Amino acid sequence: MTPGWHDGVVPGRVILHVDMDAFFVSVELLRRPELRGRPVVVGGTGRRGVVAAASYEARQFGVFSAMPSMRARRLCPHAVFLPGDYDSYAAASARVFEIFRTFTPHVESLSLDEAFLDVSGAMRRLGAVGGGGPGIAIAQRIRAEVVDRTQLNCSVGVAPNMFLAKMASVEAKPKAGPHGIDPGLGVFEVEPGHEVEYLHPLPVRRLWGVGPATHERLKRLGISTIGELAAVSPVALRGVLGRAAATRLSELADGVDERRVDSDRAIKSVSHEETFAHDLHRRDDLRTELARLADGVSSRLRAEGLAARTISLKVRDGSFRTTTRGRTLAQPVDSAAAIAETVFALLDKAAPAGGVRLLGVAATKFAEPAEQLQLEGLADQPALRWGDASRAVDRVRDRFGGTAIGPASALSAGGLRVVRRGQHEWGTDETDEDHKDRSAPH
DNA sequence: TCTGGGGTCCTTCTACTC
DNA sequence: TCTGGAGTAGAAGGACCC
Repeated sequence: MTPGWHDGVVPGRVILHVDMDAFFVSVELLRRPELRGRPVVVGGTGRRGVVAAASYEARQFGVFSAMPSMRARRLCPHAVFLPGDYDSYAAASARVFEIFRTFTPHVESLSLDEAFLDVSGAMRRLGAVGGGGPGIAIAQRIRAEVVDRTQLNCSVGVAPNMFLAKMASVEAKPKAGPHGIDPGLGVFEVEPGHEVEYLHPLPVRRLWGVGPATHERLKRLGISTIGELAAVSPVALRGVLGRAAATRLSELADGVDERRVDSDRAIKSVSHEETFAHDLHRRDDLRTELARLADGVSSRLRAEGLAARTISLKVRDGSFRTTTRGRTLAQPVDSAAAIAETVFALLDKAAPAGGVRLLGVAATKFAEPAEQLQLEGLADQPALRWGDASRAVDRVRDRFGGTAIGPASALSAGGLRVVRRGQHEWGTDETDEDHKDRSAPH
């Protein structure tokens, strides 16, 4: 028995990173088992869609997530392409997270299919004794429980901190290449005391926070491995990467990550954006789409009990140039009308010339919701008078569905279209232009 | 072959106040 | 009254993550 933790004293932290394997595809295969063993791609089916997830059979042909769907079709024309179904994935995710919470309350969600679990305090309760490290035993139990109760597979990384646990789960995952599919280890541990030995030979691109731009800068410094980065002083890195990134990457390269698993992270922004199947040119069309997006953002704000002081507009033109314009308001707002009014003004400020490929609306800097302010005698503020109307809209939607009512300004020739989270997660479907009548105007 | 959506965090620049 | 520095907040954009 390992001395130290059997009597409740846990030597150091034990963090797990659980990553579902090809999650969206796996959920689809539960209801379409006849597709098992075939290349399956989930994502946007339109001309501007991207791949959200690919089965390992599809990955053998070089198809990966975030790849344009058109390219995936060329690489693997015999694959089955399915449109994403956000609601189903969210429901499956909720079931999986429920299982995680039976092991520890310290669960931090990273996305629908990934989470960190701090099991440091649960080792004795979970009976994690035996060879291979105590975290390994819990990781194996979680995997077994998830597959038993959901028929979905996951890979688990075990380590003394979040960053290393995430690195470890990558090692544990199945891998696919031109020569076949390697089912992977399922569980991989970076043992305490062996962090640097594990990390330093790895390519620096594997570090959390090294994307294409930072990778390019590091290459110019002759740094290609994590070990080479660790040998450079943070002060020397500052000039190239900035103070924050230099400090963070230097620590990570030494295997140091002090962050705690946070099971109660607050939302900091709510946004909706949409890339259109065809660029928009008419100002009326832009305002119609902005009204829809504003309605979607306001609806989510109220569902979360939030109101925002800063409203931002994002415009991407036909040449892929992106502009953002924002305005911080005197009072927080949560109504579609107030948000739309603000982004209409910002649209005039942004003055996009030529076609518009994407529009986005974001709400940040959350404060007390309008109701509270009304109590404080501020109900005569124009933006706040919409509060009652907004809550009436919420009640209608609760009763008759999300598309039963919406802003008149979002009414286009095809009828009322309402924004819902996940609806265009992976790009607008090609057929959207042809199916504007799927929601009845009110 | 053109390049999604929803987030977070950081940097830089500018305006404002003291 | 003018000028400059410090501090701060907001705006905008970039980079990164899944």
